[in-house]
Order: sequence, then structure tokens, then C-alpha cells
Amino acid sequence: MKLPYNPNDKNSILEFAKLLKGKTLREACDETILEHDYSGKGNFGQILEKYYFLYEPNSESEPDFAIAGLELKSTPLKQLQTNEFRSKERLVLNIINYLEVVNQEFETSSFWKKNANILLVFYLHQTGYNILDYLIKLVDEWNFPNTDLEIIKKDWQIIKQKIENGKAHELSEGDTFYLGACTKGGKGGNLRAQPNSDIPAKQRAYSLKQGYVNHIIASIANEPTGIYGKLISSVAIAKIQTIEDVVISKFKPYYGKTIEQILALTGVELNTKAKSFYASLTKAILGIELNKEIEEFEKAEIIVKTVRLKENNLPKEDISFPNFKYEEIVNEEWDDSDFKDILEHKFLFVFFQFENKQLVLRKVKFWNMPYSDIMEAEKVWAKTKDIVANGQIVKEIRKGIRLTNFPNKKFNSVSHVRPHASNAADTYPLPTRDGLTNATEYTKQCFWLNNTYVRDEIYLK
DNA sequence: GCATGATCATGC
DNA sequence: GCATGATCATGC
Repeated sequence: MKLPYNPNDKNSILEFAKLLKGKTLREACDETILEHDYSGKGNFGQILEKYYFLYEPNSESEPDFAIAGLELKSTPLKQLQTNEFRSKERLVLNIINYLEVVNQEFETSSFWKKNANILLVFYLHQTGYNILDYLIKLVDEWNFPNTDLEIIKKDWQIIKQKIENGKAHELSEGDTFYLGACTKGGKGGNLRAQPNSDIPAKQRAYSLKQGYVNHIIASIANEPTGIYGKLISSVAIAKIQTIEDVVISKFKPYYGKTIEQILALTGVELNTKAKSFYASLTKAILGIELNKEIEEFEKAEIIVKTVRLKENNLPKEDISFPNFKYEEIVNEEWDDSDFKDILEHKFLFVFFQFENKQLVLRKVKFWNMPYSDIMEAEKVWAKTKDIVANGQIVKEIRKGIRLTNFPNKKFNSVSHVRPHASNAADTYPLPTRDGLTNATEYTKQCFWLNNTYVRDEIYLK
């Protein structure tokens, strides 16, 4: 069959691909597509390959357009209130072959062979739409900038090293910065063999963090980049230092200093009462202008948490996460739950400690939750889901105060559930009536990290 | 002194 | 109006 483009010529492929812009699959593809039933189901990428580019999916290790060296990837966008586009999710790349990766070097790896040059097709996801009717918004090729590539190489090494250590089953997206190892494949996850361990490991694929994809989108859409400040200013620095190295070396001179002293030393004037005070102080220490975002943190989706320790090392407060919605959690599975997603992020903890009523900077620490603790957190999540689903939130009403069955600090050493609302009347709707109160809504709650956990497993380790 | 439920304050 | 970081109040 004569193709409408030359699959061996990159420019020809790109030119043909860009004709997709502003169209839906239904408009862009051959009419034979209409003979198939893709109502809601199916995979955008497969339809794009088969009915637009008119080829059958080929071997796993070569890029889709092998001779042109171009890998085709389609991925959904969401639109903000401001009309700007953001990635709806991480960009999932090829599956990690645990048995083979340990014998590869980055330059010869299946990741690099396949994804060095990617043809990206971004479509606008709209709830309730047929997959054929999503509007294609952006189409372009993507090459990793040199500085990013150095960080990605290090990420790849971290993933490889963990597999080499027989810990493929403990991989987490939080292990790395831009390039992640995300779970892929149905409920329960397809299990695969791994080298150096008999434990079957969940199938995972290389993926680019959602925050990284947002930067790809901004770059392709030619959005202004001036709103970002960089920690790593050149490839030369990226080759010898990690994001972690750079951040820690900038914070270290301020260890042991009070907030007042740090402000004096950085010469930045900040309102210590402002909600954004700690975020601003972090930027000041890192040498980032206050009106800019930290590019590397956004790309890696690093969650910064400031902790104030009491003199006995116990954090003054537990650490909160966003509220969960009762109607959503009962329909979630752990593997695609919001809570697991958060816990698989990379965190930067900034520890201050009270010393004679003054706050002193102790240290900063990059951290992601170990596998065994994520499994502990899963118990908290599962119990919470169960209690909501069965309408058993309220255990007892004592003096007008509702005691709940939500997992408390005694239930689990990692995490607990507690209210997080303006007041008791600040609620989310319930999926089922609560047995004791017959309620249709309940005070907003969220998952918290136990302060004892933060002390023992993050600060003191 | 801590655990748990409740609430406040800021900023978008 | 809401999300988020921070804090309070009460009882054991």
C-alpha cells in the first residue's frame, strides 16, 4: 500500500503528522475507522498508528519509525481555567525489561534506542467524549536538552542499580527526578521476573514525570520560559553534580543559623508571617528570584515540606496532604489512588528546630518513601476506603464530638487520617449513609504523615 | 504530654 | 470559595 508519507524520512513524517493539528481522529483518519466500535474504549495511540499512519505496531525494541529513528507517542492534555495546556498525566514510554537492562549501558539501552527522538501528539482529553473526538492540539518532535539528558542518565542509572540489587519490586517513581519507573498494566499489575531475586516484580515502564511533560508542552507551544529560575546553569555542572548535590551545597552554609541570620546573610527581605515565607526563604537560599519557579523542582515534581522540630526532635505538627473526597476514594484502587501517587513523589524536607524559642535551620533532605512504608500506608488507605464504603465513619458521639473509626496513629506507624477543614460543617458528600449518624456528608479529612514517623524515618536517618 | 477532633489564616 | 499550612482545645 502506498503511504501518504515517507516512513524513512523524518521530515516527511513530521510534515504529515503536523496535519493532525486542529483535527480529531475521526476527521483525520481513513473512513474505515468508522466501521470499528471505539466507543470510549481503546487506545488513542493504537488508532493513530493504524488508521492515520497506516502501519501495524512493530517490534518492541526499535522506534516506531525505525529508519527515521522516530518514536510516536500520543498523550492527553487538560486545559486550565486560564486556557493554558497542561499534561493530564505522566508520559509512559517503553516497558523496562528487568532481565536485560542490567546488561545495558545508557547509550545502548532500550530506553535510549527507542526514545532519543520522539514524535509527540498531544490531544485534549474531555470527559464523556468518544476517543475519536478528542481534538489534537500540539504536534512536534522532541529531543532532550543536554542538561536534562544528564539528569535523565542519572535517573536511568538509579533504576538500573535498583534492579541490579534485586529490588525491582521496590522501584518507585520517587526514586528519580525526571525519568521515572511507573507501574504499567492492569489491576494487580502484571508481574515479571527480575534478576538477582526470586520475588516477582510489578511490570513497570520508563516514564517522564507529569511536571516534565508540562515543560515539553510549554516548549512546543512556545510559551515564555522567563518565569523559571534554574538551579543547574550548564551541562558542565549537570555532568558533575546532581540536583541533590546542588541544593544541599547551597543550604549547608546556613545550617545552624537562625531565620534572622539567614535573612541577614541572603540580604532578602521577607515577611516572616506570610504564608509563602518558607517557600520564599528556600528560593532565597537557592539563589532563585522570588517571582520565579524553580525549574528543576517543577520538572521533577518535588514536594517541599518545611518541618519545625521541637527541642526533643519531634516535629511540632504532623504533615498533611490534600483532602480526599469520599465519593472518589471508594472507587479507587490503590495502584491508581491519589495517595499512592503523592507518596511516590520525591520530597525535599527542610528541617528547622526550636532552640531557645528561635528557629534554627538544621538540615535539608531529599527523600522518597521506602517500599515497605508505602505498603504500610496502603493499609491506612485501605481501611479508610473500607470505612467510607461501609458507612461506618462515626464510632461514637461523646459530648457532641464525633469519634471516628478512621485509622489513627496507633493503627499505623506511618500515616493516619484526621480532619482538615474550616470547621466540622466543612464537608464533602458521602457515597453511603453513615450507620451511626445517617449522614449524607462528612467533615473533610486527609491523610497525614505521623510526626513520629517523620522524626524517626526522615529526620534522624 | 500526646492523640484526636476542630479550627484558623493566608493567598489565589 | 477553597486549598493549604499552621495551630488550638480537650480529655485521657
